[in-house]
Amino acid sequence: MTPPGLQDEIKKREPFESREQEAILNILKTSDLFHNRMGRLFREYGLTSSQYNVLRILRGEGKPMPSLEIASRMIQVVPAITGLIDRLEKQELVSRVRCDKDRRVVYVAATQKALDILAEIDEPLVDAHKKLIGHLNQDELKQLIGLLEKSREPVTKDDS
Amino acid sequence: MTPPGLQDEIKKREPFESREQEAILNILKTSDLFHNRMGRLFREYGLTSSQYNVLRILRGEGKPMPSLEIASRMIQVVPAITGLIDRLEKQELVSRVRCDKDRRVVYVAATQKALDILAEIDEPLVDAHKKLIGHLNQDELKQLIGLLEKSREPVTKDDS
DNA sequence: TGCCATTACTTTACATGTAAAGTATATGTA
DNA sequence: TACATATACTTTACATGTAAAGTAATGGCA
Repeated sequence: MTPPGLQDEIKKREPFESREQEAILNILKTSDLFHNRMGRLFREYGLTSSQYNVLRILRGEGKPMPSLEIASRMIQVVPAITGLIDRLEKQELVSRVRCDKDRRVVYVAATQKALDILAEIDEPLVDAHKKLIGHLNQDELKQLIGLLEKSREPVTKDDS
Repeated sequence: MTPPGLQDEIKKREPFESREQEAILNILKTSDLFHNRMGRLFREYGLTSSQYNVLRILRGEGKPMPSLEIASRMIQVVPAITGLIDRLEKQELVSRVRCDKDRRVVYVAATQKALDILAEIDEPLVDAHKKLIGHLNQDELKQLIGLLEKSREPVTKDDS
């Protein structure tokens, strides 16, 4: 069933120049892998990862949010959020409303249709998470989480 | 100097639904952060992360490589490699040569100009790695690497 | 020899992500 | 009130990444 011995990992060869580099490349590689997997799941529901994230944030907030507030909760740069919301609006998953008091602000809200889709995804998503790293036990997960948080620590302090 | 209390992390709020989810989100978030930082460094040399990776792979190989071989060493899907190499070629960082024996194959090679840039980046890159996670000691790095490798394990076996 | 499947790329269409510049509003202050 | 700034977005230009379909060459086999 499986093709010959295609690419095992990503045919690595270069001996790492340092443990730091090895760790960083491992993070990037693992993230890419998981990102792809999750992306496939979202695609089954007609969403991309970013779109899903916007909707999840809106659901979590429970009420309309300004565009920039949404962008700040994602890792994204400002300009990207506009097109993202444009596409969500076209799919009728969010609606935009100008704020009366401050007309520069645009409030974005998830529609019922979006909430329905999110609800549908909830379970498969939890399953997907389990499938992806369910083979690590709770202690290992805790360790991993701790190490990653520590990794981000110095950067967390300044800005982005 | 630092703006008020802008966004600390990425204003998290939702309590994680499971440790698995927390771990995955941590991986994605950390990766994004590092990816951005490295991207800035590459940009100083006129390269994007992907472009740098292609060149690094070519340097590691030491000789011309078929496009698909390059793509397989990156996490990328096939179509993306074409445009990527197009842009590198336009910058005179790689050259393309059709294989005589199998005219479907296109060999890609790094130019001297590319090798010079890579050499210039080497040291700053090692510094950047150190700066990003140099605060983890060797044991922690080893643990982190081990956990990430274990995380990818089940997926590594089948295909992508 | 002739044809089909495979292989190695390309092309096309579209969703993102980054950077830089522009627009509409608000706000603080002289 | 008039003006310089700051805000909250948009727009524009590009580099990627994904999926799906198309093209050119090879190879295997009847």
